[in-house]
Amino acid sequence: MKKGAVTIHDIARHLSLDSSTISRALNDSPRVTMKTKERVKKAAAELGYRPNLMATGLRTQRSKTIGVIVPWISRHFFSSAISGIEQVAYQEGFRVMICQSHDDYDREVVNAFALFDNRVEGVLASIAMDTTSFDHLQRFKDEQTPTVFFDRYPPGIKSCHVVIDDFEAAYRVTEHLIQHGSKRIAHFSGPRHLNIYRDRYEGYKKALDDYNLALDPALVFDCRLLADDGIKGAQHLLSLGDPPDAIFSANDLAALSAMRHIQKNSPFSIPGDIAIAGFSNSPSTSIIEPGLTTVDQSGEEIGKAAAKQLIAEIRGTIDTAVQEKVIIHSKLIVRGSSCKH
Amino acid sequence: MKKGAVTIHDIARHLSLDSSTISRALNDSPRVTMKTKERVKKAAAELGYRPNLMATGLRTQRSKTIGVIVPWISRHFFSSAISGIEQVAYQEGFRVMICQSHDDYDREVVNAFALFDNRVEGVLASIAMDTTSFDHLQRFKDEQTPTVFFDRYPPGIKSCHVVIDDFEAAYRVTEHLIQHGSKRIAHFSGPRHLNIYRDRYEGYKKALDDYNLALDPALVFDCRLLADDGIKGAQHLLSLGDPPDAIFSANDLAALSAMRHIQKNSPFSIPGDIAIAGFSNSPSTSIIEPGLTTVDQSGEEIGKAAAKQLIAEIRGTIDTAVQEKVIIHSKLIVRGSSCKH
DNA sequence: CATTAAAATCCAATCGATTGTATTATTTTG
DNA sequence: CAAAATAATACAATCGATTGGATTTTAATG
Repeated sequence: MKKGAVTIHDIARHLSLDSSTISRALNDSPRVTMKTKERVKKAAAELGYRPNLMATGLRTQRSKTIGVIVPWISRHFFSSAISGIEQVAYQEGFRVMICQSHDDYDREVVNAFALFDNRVEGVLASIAMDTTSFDHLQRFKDEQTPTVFFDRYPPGIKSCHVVIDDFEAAYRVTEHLIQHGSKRIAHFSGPRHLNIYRDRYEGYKKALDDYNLALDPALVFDCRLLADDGIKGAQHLLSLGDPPDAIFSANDLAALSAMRHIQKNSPFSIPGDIAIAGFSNSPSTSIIEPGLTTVDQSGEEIGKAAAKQLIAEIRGTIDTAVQEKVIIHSKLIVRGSSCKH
Repeated sequence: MKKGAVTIHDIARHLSLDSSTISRALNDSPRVTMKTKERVKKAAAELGYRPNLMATGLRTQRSKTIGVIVPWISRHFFSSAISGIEQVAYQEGFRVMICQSHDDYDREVVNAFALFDNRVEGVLASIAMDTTSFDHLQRFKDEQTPTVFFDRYPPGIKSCHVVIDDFEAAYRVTEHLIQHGSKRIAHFSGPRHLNIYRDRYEGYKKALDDYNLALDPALVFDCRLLADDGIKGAQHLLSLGDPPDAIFSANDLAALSAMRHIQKNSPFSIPGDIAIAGFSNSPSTSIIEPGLTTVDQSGEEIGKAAAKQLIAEIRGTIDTAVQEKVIIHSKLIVRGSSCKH
């Protein structure tokens, strides 16, 4: 790149043609003869020409890039969403620029600026736990850069968002626990200004209500759902005079560490004394013993749907207002952690 | 981005100055008065100016971006390496463009082209299992774009590579298994044209040799070390008339699924009848029961070291030839899967 | 105050590709 | 074969920022 990357001018000189003809030939413009096109393409290949995307992007005002912001690329759900996004994007001729916020507001802001500075044509975002202000995303709206959210979206947003029905899924989980005999069901929740944690909480609450079980506030543990939080949550619950007979965690990570902690540091058995369920069906849930009951939300499907929607908006194929919410199917996965047999 | 992104010309017009002055002011050139700089910066902030990186990159011939190619962003080792890379890169004023090859050669080639087309200033790569030809990376050399490999590197490469001592680590794992009484130790290996799998295999072999144990070819299972391969490997070993009393898998993923399979579908106990060890210390290894003995290789440290090296090369601070190999410390983590107490 | 030095700012070319318009080459037609 | 029509290619401006050189403004000096 330093010295010599071949340009269309090099090809032009080489063939005694004008660079504009080279450009048109490479882009299959009808204004260039088939014969010339072939000569040009042959020369381009021989010289090892590769378009300079910065030049193209600058001139055309289209970067052919979509930006992605996720909390953690290492979380199975998000990395599979990214895979889905990549598949659709590459197929449609877009590149993908990935950023992770580490669930931190400031980093998310930095990410948003970086994407803007690169003039991405659209943004796919799943917002950070710490994000409660949305000015950094407003900029994209101002510049009419389409934005599609997936999984986690800002409250009161009118942009399209691709999600599963978290309320329904949480309801099913809780109902399942109840039907298997649990009466005091604890819940690990993330910050409820985020739709996913609010909806999962509400689904849990509704199920308890429908089955005439009281919601004991002492059994709702608010945290960031990290591995440590699962341990703290378990410790808290074990310290109660009247411990729960089930735990429904709003993510797998905290569920797993809680389960592990209970197995190691308490006389309670799982699922005998305490049943456990998580959320997301991350790979570890099927490796451990007993397997963790959870909700399968296909990151790949969600990513694909979000990317399709975004690209449609970029192309102007779709009126943003039409498709405001896309719901992807999710499924309760029952495993040993909540079920004796 | 579509219509209106503010440019330095807008600021210039707004302040009745020339765009060159704006540019110099924003870049803190000594050719502009402090007073003017302040006016310019204030106006830039008010108007919401953000530099167009395509324009800057085109003009300066420096994209301020480094490209990263990894097999899988979802693997804990790689996602933590990426975190390390990001930390160093952002600190040094570089952006990061991440690609995943899915361990597939063709995708790796596509990734390499995409990075080149974006004129990244340097490349950090950990090559795919399927990669045996390296022409796609040669291009970066030709254009004098620094390339640093981490974990997996091409054979006979003279570029810098950041690794752990896989031979040594594998030796320690095998030695540990031997010292705890194992005599027939199986090995799950990846393709040995890759340094990491070759070195781990050689370390395993050397340890057997040093302790006067014969290497039984039937106990070496060659595969891609995916979850399914762990199951297949376990099935294969269990079907032997004389099954092994230990398995050392060259990664955690296959070790975990093998362990799970043995626990569920065989009379053998772990570690009583069969001890198991993996490699990389991925999160699941400490969650399952028993914990999986493995080797901790700090992805973050490796990523940081690789990024530092790359940026030094980009800046020309370092002579490439000087630092050809950087070895990062790794550590044997002994857990229940290989150890009774 | 005129002259020179220094400071501040402006002009114009450039990076690589694209694209509307102008020009040249080729073919068609009367 | 000349004129008109059409095909093929060349010219030049442009995208937004940077940067060497020129110009203008201000300050310093005799």
